[in-house]
Amino acid sequence: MKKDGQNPNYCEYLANFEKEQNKLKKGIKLENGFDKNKIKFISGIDLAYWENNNETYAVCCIVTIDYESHQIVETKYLSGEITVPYIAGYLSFRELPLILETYKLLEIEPDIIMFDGNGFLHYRNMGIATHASFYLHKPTIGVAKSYLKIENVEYHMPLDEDRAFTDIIIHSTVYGRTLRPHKGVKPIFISCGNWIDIDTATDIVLNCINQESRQPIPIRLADIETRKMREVFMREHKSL
DNA sequence: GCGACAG
DNA sequence: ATCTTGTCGC
Repeated sequence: MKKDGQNPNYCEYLANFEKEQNKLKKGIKLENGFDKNKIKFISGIDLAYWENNNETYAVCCIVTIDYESHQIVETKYLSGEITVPYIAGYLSFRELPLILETYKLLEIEPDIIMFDGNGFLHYRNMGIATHASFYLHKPTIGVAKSYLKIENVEYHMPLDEDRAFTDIIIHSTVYGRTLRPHKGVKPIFISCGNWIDIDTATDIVLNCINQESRQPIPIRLADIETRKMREVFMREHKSL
């Protein structure tokens, strides 16, 4: 597949995904589909990319931690070629194929999954966290490091204090929430993936925040692991 | 044509 | 996402 997005098959591909998104959108439930007091394990997912012979590769890492102790209980990874380019609004089409394959490797079943990207806070309310939930059958939360502007609506900056937040309301609907993990750091952008409400999603993100990083621990650990594995794979590609 | 743009 | 050095601060 060409990377310039001019391939007609590629356009058809995106058109089909739009239909799929619209179908799936009907299944989104912004209410809890689980007992939030019985969360035992939570997983974070992230990818790292590199180029080789003019082709794009990535490694996906899924790190699962104990919800209370924050100790890592499992780490899995898988690498593969990435053929879909990044287009704002279509992140899941680029990353989901590898994520779903990596998820099959898990031996410990998480109770909830966090994604590096949005869920309901999306042009079609179907960001990667929501989209993935329909394949993983687990409650999901989207946590982005920057804002994806919807319908030209800006967000309200939270106060510069620990745990300050503001709701992101678009057309009278709560699309998501800004959250400043600590005073002096930029806010992160939380949104429901599926089968969870925004207050619970915020609680869970806050439970996973420590002084080390702006991102929740599961995503932070997956990010670290993914960069580590990329080094390994790049070395292998070179020696072959 | 120009700006915006999760990762 | 990725390319990249030093540097200011807790």
